[in-house]
Order: sequence, then C-alpha cells, then structure tokens
Amino acid sequence: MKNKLVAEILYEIADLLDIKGEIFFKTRAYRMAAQTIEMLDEDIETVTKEGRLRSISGVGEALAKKIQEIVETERLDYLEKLKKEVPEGLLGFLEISGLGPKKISALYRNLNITTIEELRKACVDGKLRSLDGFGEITERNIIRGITLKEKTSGRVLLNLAYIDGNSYLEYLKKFDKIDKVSLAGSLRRMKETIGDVDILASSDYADEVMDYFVGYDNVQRVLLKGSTKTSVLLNDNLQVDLRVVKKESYGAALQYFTGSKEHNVKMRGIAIKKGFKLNEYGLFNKETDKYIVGRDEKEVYNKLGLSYVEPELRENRGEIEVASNNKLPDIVGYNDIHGDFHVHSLWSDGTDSIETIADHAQKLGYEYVCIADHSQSLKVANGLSEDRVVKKIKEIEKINKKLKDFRVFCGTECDIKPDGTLDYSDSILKKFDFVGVGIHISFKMDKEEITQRIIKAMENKYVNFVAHPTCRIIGRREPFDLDIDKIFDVARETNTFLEINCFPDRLDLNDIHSKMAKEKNVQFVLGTDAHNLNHLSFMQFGIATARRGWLEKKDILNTYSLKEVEKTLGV
DNA sequence: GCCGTTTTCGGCCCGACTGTTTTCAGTCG
Repeated sequence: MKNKLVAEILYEIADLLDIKGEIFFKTRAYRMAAQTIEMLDEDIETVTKEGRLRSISGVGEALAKKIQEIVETERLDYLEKLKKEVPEGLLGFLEISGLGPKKISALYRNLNITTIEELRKACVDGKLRSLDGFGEITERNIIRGITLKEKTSGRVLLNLAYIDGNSYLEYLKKFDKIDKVSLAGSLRRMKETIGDVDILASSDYADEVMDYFVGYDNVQRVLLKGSTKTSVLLNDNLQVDLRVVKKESYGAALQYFTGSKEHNVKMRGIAIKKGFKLNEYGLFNKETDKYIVGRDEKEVYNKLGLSYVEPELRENRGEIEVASNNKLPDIVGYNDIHGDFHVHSLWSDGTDSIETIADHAQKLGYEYVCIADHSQSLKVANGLSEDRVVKKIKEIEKINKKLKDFRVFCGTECDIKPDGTLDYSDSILKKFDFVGVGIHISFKMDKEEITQRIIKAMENKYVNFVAHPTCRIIGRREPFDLDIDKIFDVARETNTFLEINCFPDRLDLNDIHSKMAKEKNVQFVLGTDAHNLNHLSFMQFGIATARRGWLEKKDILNTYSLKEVEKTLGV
C-alpha cells in the first residue's frame, strides 16, 4: 500500500511550496489531497490502476498525474526539482514554533541561513533584528523554539496527553467562575498521538479564568496570555491551550476547537452554501449576522442538516456526507466492554498472578478475561512450553471453580514462525479456549512473504485471532508492508478475529485499517496486551481506535456477554 | 491546485495573539 508514500510526498511539496512563497490555496490543495489519500479506505494503487484518481475529492488533473507517477515509480520528478530549489534544512525550520514560511524565506534570502546551527548562531549574535519584521524578541523566541523542538520530538502518545489533559481538566472544574469546561482538539478526538492539549471553557469572567489557568502547579511557563486564548507549557514540555468563550458560544466553540481542521473546513463550506456563517462564536445568518445557534454542539450540526457526529469520527473520512443522510453508525461506547482478550500473567512476562488479574478484571466490571501468555520459543518473555501450558490450564480450571459470574479463558499469544507455522502443535492449540497468534521475531520480510506468513497462520483451524496485525510501534517501528486487503479477505473467510491492540504505542490495527476491515465484514477483538494491572486501563484507547474506525458493538467480540462469547467460541 | 444547481474564472474558513509596527504581517490552530 503506497497511500502513505503518496501522502508524504504531497505534504513535503506543500511545505516546499510554502517556503518558496507559493499562494496559500495551492499549498492547501496539496495538503488536502495528501490528507484524503492518507485516510483513504482503499489502496491508492488499485485506484490508480482503475483510472479513478480524479474521483478522489481534491484530486484534479495535475495531482492525478503526479500521484500516478509516484505510484508507478515511487518517486516524483517535481519533488526532486523543488528540493533543488529549497535547501533541505529549511523544511525542518517549519517545526520551530514562531517560524512560518515567510520568515524562513526571509532568513534564507537575506542571511543565507540553511541549518539549525546557523539559525541559532545568528539569533545569539543578534543578526536577525536587522531584517524587516524581526526583532530582539523574535530572536529569543526562535532560540526557545529550537530548544523545545530538540527536547520533544513534536507529538506525544495519546495516553500521556490523556493523563495531563484530564488532570488539568479536574483542576479547572474546581474553579467556580467556570461554567462548562471540556477537552477539545485531537485529544477529544482520541487521536493516537497528540501535538498539544486543547481545553475549552465557558465563563463570563475570562480574565479571572486565565489567571486561574496559569496558576496550575504543573505549569513550567506561560507562552501567551489573552482574554480568549492562553497557552502554557507543562513541566513535561506538553503545551496546553485554553480558550474561554461565553455560554451562548460554547457549543460552536467546542465544535470548532475539536476539529479536525479538515472536518471544520467542510462544515463551514456547508454553512456557507446554506446561507450561514459558522465560526467559534456560533452559527450566524450570512447576510444579517444574526445569531442562530451556538450554545450546544448538537444544535450546530442539526441546524446544518447533519446528525450529531461523535468527536472520534471528525476526520473528514466521509462522516459529514453520511451524517447528512442520517446514516452514521452507532459506534461502540466506552462502557460497552465485557472483557479483555489479551492479558499476560506471571506464567510468561506479566507481573501478576491469574487470580489477581481476575480479581482486578471483576472490579472493572468485566465478566471474563483471557490470559494470553507467550508461547515457547519466545524465551525472553518466558514463553510457556507445552508442558507448562497443560499446568496453566489446570490452574485456570481451579480458579474458575471459585469464581461466580466470571470466567478466566485460557488463551495464548502464540508466535507465528517465519515460515508461517505456529509455535505450538495442533494438539496443544486445541486445548486453549482462545488462540491468538502474533509475530515477535523476523520482522524484515518482503510484502508477499510477510502477508503469506500471517495468512498461513490464520488458516490453521485452531487460530481465533491475530494479535497486533501490522506490528507497528508508534514512533519506533514502521508497520509491515502487508497486502492488507488480502489479510482482511482471509480473516473474513477463516472467521479469524483481528485484534485492535490497545497498548498506546501500538494501537494496531489502527483506525484507518479498522474501518477498511469493517467494510469487508471482518470481526474484531480488543486486547490491552497488559503486562501489569495498570495496563488493563489501556482498553479505553483501543475502544477509541475502534470508534475512530467506525466500529459498532456487533463488530467487536468484547461487547458480547460471557454467555454470548462462550456460545460464539464454543467453549 | 481544485472546483462549479448563480461561476470554466475567481473564489477558496476565519479569528486571536504577538511582535513589529504606527495600522499590520505573520503565525497558529
């Protein structure tokens, strides 16, 4: 699948054109197309082969030609040409807070600065202040921006932002001059990585709210402070923005600041077509500026002829079109889960006994938990030999006898060997209640080989699910280059569940793949891959991913009651 | 560069804050 490659190249062109001083709308066209292709729920190669590129929204004649070239040659002449015109280092400058295309261009044209080191030195030496639009403060801010960029690589994993964001939220809720307050931005949409935390509040005392906001213990520095918007940097270098609006604007503002940007652009387009104007203060009559709605988020959607769109769906992946037909899926809820299918115990590399895990799972309101320990060849993780599997099954039987209205399933996360055979014999596999398979060694294989390896495993009749199917680790390991359509087809044919692994640095399958798989009627399980009790709470991130993938209760085994699971699995 | 039920040309979302200015450009989301 080359969707990501195509998107990356288009994004890079947009950045390069920005620095070259190309008009905003042109670079936006590149970014919109890149975003659409990145989120596309089919393979761009297929679309190209079938001559349907122009049917992708935002792709016209020029882009179609470029995309075709990328798909066929995995490169683009136009990009190479642009790269020759714009020194490589300048692209990285865009990540420095306070620097945009115009300033970067000025730095290059006037001072011939092309590397971070040259930039830092020029700031320290006070060379920038001679340029129009630059001053001493700009120099200091750029130095700060460089330091910050070096400290944080930009985005953090969802769970970290989630903790920071919700703690801040609790602090804000204690202030009696705040009427309503909510997370917004990508954190409310539960995106897998978060750039900064956005919070929205309504109040008639904006200035006092801002004073209270910057008084939070965990604040390292105030970045900017106004009466509607204030930004701070937390001690862990995560940025948090607070917006304060009046009550009558709260819904419109929440819609606006939740994003995504692309979702909002589309919303505004619809507003204009219907004779409205939509901004963070409300929905207004375009001609008279008369306020129509804005107090409640739902009203804004409804007034535009749309059903309410859950935050996790707001990525411009077709949700607006579907909402206009009132056909949005009833996506799985955060409280719809009855159990966890992927937990490691002391038997392999987990830190807790099965009894302790079962006890904790009951406290979470679950009816079942599946203990899926590693298999024998994974020595580093204390994988279970076939003998130990038999012993573990006996222990689980004993524990289950003591439990009421709760069941521990004996599972495994059995290794898929490089040739696609499994790490346990069939005679052992059939003893488990629920067999998961996963890859933990020999990651470097070509597309055909790795696809066949997983398919062969799915074809084993004792296999129930594939754990973390693409094996990506966010920020550290790229996903396998799988023939993903084929994987989904075989999963459907063999009734193999695909896991959404809930571990925050995995979230694998991801949202886009989940949506693609659902369209092929694939069934899912959620597994936290917990290695200690705290990890069991990662379930919510898996649910978030499922929601972002448009999954409904019926698509996910964990939403079934214990009885239904037993019946489905025949155990 | 894309797009079209007023348009094949002339639009394209829009407001807040900062730092530089002395009325505004650039950046950000």
